[in-house]
Amino acid sequence: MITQADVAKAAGVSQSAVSKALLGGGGKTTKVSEKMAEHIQNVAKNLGYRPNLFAQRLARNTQNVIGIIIDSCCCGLYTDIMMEIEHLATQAGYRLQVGLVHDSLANIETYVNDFLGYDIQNIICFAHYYDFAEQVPPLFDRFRNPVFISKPMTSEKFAFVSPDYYANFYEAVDYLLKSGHRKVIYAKTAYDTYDARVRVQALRDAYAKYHLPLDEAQIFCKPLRNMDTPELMTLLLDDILPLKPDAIIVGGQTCINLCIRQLKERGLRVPEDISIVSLDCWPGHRYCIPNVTTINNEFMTIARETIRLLLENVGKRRRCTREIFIRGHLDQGETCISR
Amino acid sequence: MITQADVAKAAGVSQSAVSKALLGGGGKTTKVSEKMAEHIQNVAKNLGYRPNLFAQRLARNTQNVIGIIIDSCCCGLYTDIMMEIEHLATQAGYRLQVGLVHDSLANIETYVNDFLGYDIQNIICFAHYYDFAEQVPPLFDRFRNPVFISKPMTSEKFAFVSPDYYANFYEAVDYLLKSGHRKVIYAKTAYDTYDARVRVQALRDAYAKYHLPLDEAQIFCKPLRNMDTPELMTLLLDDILPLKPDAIIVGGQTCINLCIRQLKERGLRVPEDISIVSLDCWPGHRYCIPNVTTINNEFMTIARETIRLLLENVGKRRRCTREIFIRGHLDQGETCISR
DNA sequence: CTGAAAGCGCTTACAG
DNA sequence: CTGAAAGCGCTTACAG
Repeated sequence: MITQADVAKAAGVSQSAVSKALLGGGGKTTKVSEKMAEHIQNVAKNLGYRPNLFAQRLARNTQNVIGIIIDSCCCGLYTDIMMEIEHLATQAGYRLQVGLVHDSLANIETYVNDFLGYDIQNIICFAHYYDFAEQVPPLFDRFRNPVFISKPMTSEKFAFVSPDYYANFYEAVDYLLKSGHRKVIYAKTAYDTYDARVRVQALRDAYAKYHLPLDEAQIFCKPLRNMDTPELMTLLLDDILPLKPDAIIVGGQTCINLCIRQLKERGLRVPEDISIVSLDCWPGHRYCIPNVTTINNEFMTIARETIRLLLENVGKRRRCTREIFIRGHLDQGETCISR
Repeated sequence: MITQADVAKAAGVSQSAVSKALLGGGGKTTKVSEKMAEHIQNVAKNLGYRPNLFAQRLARNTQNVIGIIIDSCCCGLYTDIMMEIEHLATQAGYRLQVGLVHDSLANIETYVNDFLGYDIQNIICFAHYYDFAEQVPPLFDRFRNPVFISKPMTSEKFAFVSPDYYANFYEAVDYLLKSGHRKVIYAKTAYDTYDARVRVQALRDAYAKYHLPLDEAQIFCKPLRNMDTPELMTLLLDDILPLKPDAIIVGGQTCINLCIRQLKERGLRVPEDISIVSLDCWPGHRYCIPNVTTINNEFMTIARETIRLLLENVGKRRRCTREIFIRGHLDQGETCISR
């Protein structure tokens, strides 16, 4: 590895001159002459000099890195968010440092410690909906500028940008009830998360608005993480079909495909017999057959707001606790009809 | 930020004692006594000491980081690869540093420079199929241990783990011809990549094997990157339907959905009128209706082999140039029938 | 067993 | 304009 000292020797100048010529020199540092700078730059280029970033970071006290912790299994669903965050961060002159975790508190802690060790204070947490959800936010207490995507599961105040789960879900149920559905199933699983909780509330509120009775069994609630395997979907349908539902609100792409497929195997058609609404929209959901009525969370907006909030609070002493909910909307597709 | 010096002062010992007590001390370094170590660890814990990773990296000369450059828009398709790589790297005691890029050589170069600046020599490149594809591999010349996922577009020798595009595609065409198809369209776009090239060859070879004539028009080739928008799919179908194809081999999930949907709008049924084979399989493709006949690239195997190859070559002086092709297979689904 | 000291490769205030 | 030198927070060979 070529160092500034090597360049200095080759150019016949001091090491500090090399530093100034190549990498600026902040504060009250005096500049080197135009001529010298050029000479040094040439020598450096010929030798293939590149700064050692550790040394630089150690000597400087600035940082232009944003850390982000994301669950690796969500990259698919959140491609849009990741792309937009990457784009905006780069544009703002920041570098993204991505910690890919999966489903493990220890894993998250490892990256948190790394980030702290690198003195990265600006951090986005996008991996905190687990059965250990309450244990995640405290880890981020140690950062000066943490922003969560999705409301964190804690009473402590953190800055976050979150889909407005309540409003989005309410809109979906309202739409179903308005179009004549009476027995809407929300397949929530027993896995306790903030989003699931407020969705249940939204379901109750929407039913109350229409003065319709809500059978508690309509809130499907088994100790399962998700419905993305055939076995679990079978379990779900076994449980809820006896209730004669006319609509089901359930997970994302794979889950929806499974649901439609298994309903068909049981002789039920979508949407003729049962309407379906998806909780998350995915890239290209408009092109499925039938294309799916889905809750559009406005991920791009969430990405933009997250970066905006983060950048707004870089370097501030007091930690930001803004809570931003992004209102999404229902994308009406072919999986629902009026009853 | 609490430093070792702070801990040393509070514990009434030397700074080097702190270093040894907390972080090991390699080489010929003598250990501190059990008792002292415990004392120092307590003090450090109380003060909330955490090592500055820049200083550590600068002082040490080891590295336990694997860099990976990946296109952010592919995270969806490659979720499995990312998860598996993350898992295996962590398991091997390595940390992953992810450079998320999108579609820009400058972007890739930025991360390459960063990685070099951090003296990360073990690096996975998973973002090199662009119209500037030949400009990417030279950037990785500067690493001691680079591994590409998918064969890089260069005559220079690089280590890589790649789907066996030729064999996989040949199997698909062979399957179609064997089951009575005669007019198989390969929608390749004019965008020149290694995989597209060998697929064309596989198409020719398969047709030759069956002594069937291949119309050059069956190789659809327009200056488009992909077919993932309705407009481009329309363009594709306008072009190829006059040829009366009985099978189409085309992109991934969104593209397949679009294709089936637009064929339906034109009064053509899949698979009754036209069979479809997808070039990439995606999570949950088995559950679509119809579920799709797709080329399974064995991404998990690719991930495993990539990490294995990388770890095998950590620290070696001579750069590895192993070329590993992973044979996939055809996942037969409902989008194809015998003719 | 313990600690003083050199060194990693930079930045930058300061003296000439 | 130029460079000697202190300092960033660690590691580690070495002397006591």
